[in-house]
Order: sequence, then structure tokens, then C-alpha cells
Amino acid sequence: MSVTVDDELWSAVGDPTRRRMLDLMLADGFGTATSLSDRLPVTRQAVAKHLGVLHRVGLVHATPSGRERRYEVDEEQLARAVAQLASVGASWDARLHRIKRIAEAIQRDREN
Amino acid sequence: MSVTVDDELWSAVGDPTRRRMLDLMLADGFGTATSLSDRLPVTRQAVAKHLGVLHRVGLVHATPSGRERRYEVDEEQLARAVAQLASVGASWDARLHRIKRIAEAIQRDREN
DNA sequence: CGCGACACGCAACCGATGGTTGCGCATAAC
DNA sequence: GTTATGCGCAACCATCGGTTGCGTGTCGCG
Repeated sequence: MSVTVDDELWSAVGDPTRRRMLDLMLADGFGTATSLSDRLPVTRQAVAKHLGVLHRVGLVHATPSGRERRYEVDEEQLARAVAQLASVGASWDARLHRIKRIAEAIQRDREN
Repeated sequence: MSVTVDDELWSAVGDPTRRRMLDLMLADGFGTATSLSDRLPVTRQAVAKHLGVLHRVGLVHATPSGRERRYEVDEEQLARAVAQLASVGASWDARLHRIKRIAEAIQRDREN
């Protein structure tokens, strides 16, 4: 069964830079465009765009604090994303195992 | 520690159309550009390009058969991709103790 | 208070990519 | 042998990740 997956969420998490941003924010508690870009090989503007994407799908939420905007991960939404990764992986896993069993069955048949 | 992930593999699997193609090929055993595009909302050429990508990262391999090219999933490579999905999810799980509980709740709730 | 430094947003631009249409060629089917 | 099917190549378009450049708001400190 083709696991119904929210492509928006998946593709938000699909970008390697965005994954590293999530990692950093999880590690530090929060992050700003500038602070994240300091620790990533991309410019502040690139980070800002990614934050926009993450915000749009609800993976982070922002709180303006003085002259900076602090972003922190929405844990529940990230959990939802993780669940989707797991669910797709599990679906493929199941199919692969079934195939393997069938292949083994065929192999056994041939030996008779 | 940011789990070192093969971005090539991930981004190959990251595209929703390619995921659906993999699903179809797993279900049917193999697929051609035309047969897949029949069951997808994109043209044969789009499918052909995706097959090129999947082939480049080793997720499928092709065998010419008459006037058509049959592609089938490389199970081992797909298993590798699945492992990476799991590993990223696991890393996030580990960072936020809370996440795992929520994810499990969602998993129980989900009906597919 | 005033001015420099810092963090941000907006806009233009560029290359890669997912998608399309159009065409030509080869192999199968009748 | 002609028609139909499946594929590859090429041009083109929109979107996206990334950059540079510039303008604006806020903080901090003489």
C-alpha cells in the first residue's frame, strides 16, 4: 500500500541544509539566521529562506527578540516528520522482506 | 553528532515521484518508462529522467528487453537508503527524549 | 544624544532540477 | 510492408537552493 505521505513535510526535511539546521537548533535550543549561517557553509540569506520553508510547514516557530528572530523546533511537528520517514522505510522494508522470502522459496523449489 | 548521511542517496529517495516509482516497481517486480508513466501523473520523459537518477545512484538497474528497457529495484541499495532514513530519525529521537513518545502516539493513531 | 555595528528583509540574478512538448528512430505486430 | 509502440534527444519553462547587493531597524557605547 502506498503509504500516504505529506510531501510538504517530507521535502522540507529532505533538504540536507535544512536537516543540519534542525540539528543545530535541536542542539542549541534555538537559532537565528545569522547564528546558523555562522555554522553552515551557506550565507545568511540562504538560511533565512530555509527558515521560511521550515516555518511554513510548521517545523519551527519564530519569536522576535529585539533585533533578532529566534527560531526553535516544533517538536511535535518534527515527530510527525520522523514518523513519516519511519513509515515509508517500514513499508519498503516489508516489501523487501517479502521479496526475499519469495526469492528463497523459488530457490528452494529449484533445488528439488 | 550529525549522522553522516549520503546526500546522493537521500535526495534520490527524497523526490515524491521517485518514491512512487520505487513503490510501483516493488509491487510489479519491474517497470518501464511507459508503464510507470501510465500510472503516474507525469509524462514518460519525466519518468525516464527519474529512472536515470535512480540508476545513477544504483537504486535500480536496467535490462533491455526488445524495444523496451525494464528497470528493477536494487534491493540492497534500497535497504541502504531505508537504513539512512532510520538513522536520521533515530538521531532526532535521541536528541529530544520527548519526541519519541509523541512519535509513538502518532504511530498508534495513524490508520494506514 | 548620536553614530557605528549588527541582524534582518527585499530584490535581482544564476545554475540545477522536475516538468513539459516535439521530433526522430528502432523494434515489434498486424 | 505498413502501422503502432517504446525509447532517446533537444528545446524550453518554472521552481528552488544559492549568491550578491542594498536598505532598514535595533542595539550599544562614547
